[in-house]
Amino acid sequence: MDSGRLIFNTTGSGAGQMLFLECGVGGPGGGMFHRGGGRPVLGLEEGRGVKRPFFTSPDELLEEEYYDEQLPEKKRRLTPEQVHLLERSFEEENKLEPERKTELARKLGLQPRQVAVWFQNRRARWKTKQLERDFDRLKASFDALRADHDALLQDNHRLRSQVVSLTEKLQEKEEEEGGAGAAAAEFTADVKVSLAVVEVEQAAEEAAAFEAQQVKSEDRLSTGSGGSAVVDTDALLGAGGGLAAVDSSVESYFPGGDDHHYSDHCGGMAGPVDHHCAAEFQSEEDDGAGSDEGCSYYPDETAAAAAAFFAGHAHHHHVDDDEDDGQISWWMWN
DNA sequence: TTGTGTTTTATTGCCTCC
DNA sequence: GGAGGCAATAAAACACAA
Repeated sequence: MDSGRLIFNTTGSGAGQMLFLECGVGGPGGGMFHRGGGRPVLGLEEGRGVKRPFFTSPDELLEEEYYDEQLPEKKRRLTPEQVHLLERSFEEENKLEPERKTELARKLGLQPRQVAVWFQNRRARWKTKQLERDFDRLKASFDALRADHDALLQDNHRLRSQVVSLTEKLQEKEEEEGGAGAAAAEFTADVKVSLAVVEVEQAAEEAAAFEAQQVKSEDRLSTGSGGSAVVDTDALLGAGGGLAAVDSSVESYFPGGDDHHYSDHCGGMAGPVDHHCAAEFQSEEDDGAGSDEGCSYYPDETAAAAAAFFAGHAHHHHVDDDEDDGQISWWMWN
């Protein structure tokens, strides 16, 4: 796949398309041949390889007339019919075996290479869309969690105020009634002890949960295939207890992961075909309905950041008992 | 018409797998 | 080592506002 690669001219929709050979040297900005007159011959205006028919003999290449007749062909878009068939094929299976590629190319009047390129680009678009959807879902989950967290803090604050107020009233009453307040004093002490016990238990419980969560995250981060960071979304979304809003039936794609691995759920880039992803799969152009909905993909860094964030947030939430700042690292989302 | 942003097609280089 | 995949990128094609 180096220089001397093929370029396919899709002119002439369907049969009779010309096959071009690129003679560019190296990559973008690579060598450029010029013929008299300063017109780029082997190399487009900006140094890219010029395209000429693939089945051109070396002699032909040396004929100057040839270049006068064979101006570089422009890149052509596929026809709607071709795209439609490719989309349907992608929907069935987003990987392309050689036989299928050849068959598709034959049906569409394209070169196999074009079909392969189309699938490659289509997979890239699919992945981008998935990332966007995953981000939206996680953000929604986070918003719900934060709202829940804020509500709990308020509740906590209100209840504490109530306890303080009632305790004070009891003490006042105790003072008014003198010695008769022994029982009340005992009750007050009980209330305080109970409160303390509840707080300690709660703190211990949450610390344990956080620790477990942390260990899980670290495991994932360190053992993911190829160093991939994988977020255990179940754990992430479940540990906080506030993410019930998340539809657990919606899968996410985290490369290198186990449960949510793209390969598992989407056929190892086999895509939306054999899971419920397929149900919602359409072309991305009609995005409203969510073409590639269902499976998700996160790059390692994102997963790691998300894991760290959620773990940090959970920790913050559970361990810091104050009604604190409530200032979560929002930059994470922006 | 033109400038600008977006989408699509294609290339390159690197990586992994067999 | 070859085949195929992916990320990054270039550039043509297209859409659209001014």
